[in-house]
Amino acid sequence: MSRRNTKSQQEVLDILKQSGLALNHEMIQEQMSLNTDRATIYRILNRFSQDGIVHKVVGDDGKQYFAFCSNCTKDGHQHNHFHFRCIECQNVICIKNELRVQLPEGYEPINFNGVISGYCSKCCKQRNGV
Amino acid sequence: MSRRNTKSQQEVLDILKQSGLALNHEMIQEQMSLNTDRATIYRILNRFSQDGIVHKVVGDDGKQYFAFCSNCTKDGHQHNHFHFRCIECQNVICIKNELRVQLPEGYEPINFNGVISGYCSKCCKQRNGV
DNA sequence: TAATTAACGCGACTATGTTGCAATAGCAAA
DNA sequence: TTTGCTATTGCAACATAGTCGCGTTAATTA
Repeated sequence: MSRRNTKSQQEVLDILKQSGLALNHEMIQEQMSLNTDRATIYRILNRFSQDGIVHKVVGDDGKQYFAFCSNCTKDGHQHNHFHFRCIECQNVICIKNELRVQLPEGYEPINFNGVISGYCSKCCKQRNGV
Repeated sequence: MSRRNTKSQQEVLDILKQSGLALNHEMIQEQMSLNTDRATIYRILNRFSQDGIVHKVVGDDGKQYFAFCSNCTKDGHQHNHFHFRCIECQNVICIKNELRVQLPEGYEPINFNGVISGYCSKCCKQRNGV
């Protein structure tokens, strides 16, 4: 089952790369010039996620966000970092610091999902009337 | 708008306290002896969450989990800890270690949501055929 | 150029969570 | 105890996210 290169796939990847943010399906669809179906976008994103091309993060709003893996090599994927979700502008950014959480004896971690939500600096300032 | 004490509310709280886990709506409803409506359970849980009686955590499965605040005082709520979700037995436990994540300058955090999923020690053993 | 099949579009479906509204039932005051 | 106020509930409808089956399209390779 080898992968094929399609226009929709290319555009989704371009959008993710260029934004530098973690985007959800809706944000991506808004930025698409192609009229790609919702289901297809989900399939593309999940494929990317499986292939280790993007991170998948579930926000505290329950939505799935996808971000291009900029710091990952093909050997090691570093997903143990937090994301910050601004509840005003909706941007989800990556907080680079890798961190390790001590699990109880015998627990086997598979997926790390850390999200902090609040106001990003830009929206903080705007709220304070600057 | 003062709160009233109802049987459904009592039972939900009892279930949360007694289980010691973070439970989602479905898990709670299964354990209820009363025939309480789904919407009501959600309303109860959100009320508890607003009142600081329970933590609300969104899992990497996108579902809302609620856990009784055992370590919180009325002054300080400590929600900056991870939860572990076992993808086998579905249990969500609280990992006590409080931790602090360094945010970029000017960012204002409001909600912390950290979930690690994988296999808990019990399910690890079972999978290894012990 | 033709064959193979990955990827797509469409529609239907599931599940989670929320909301409006009329009915019910805590709680406090009489 | 009774009465009145209104928080809470049940029901139904709704919104949204995400998935899946299936027939069609188009990327790749021979």
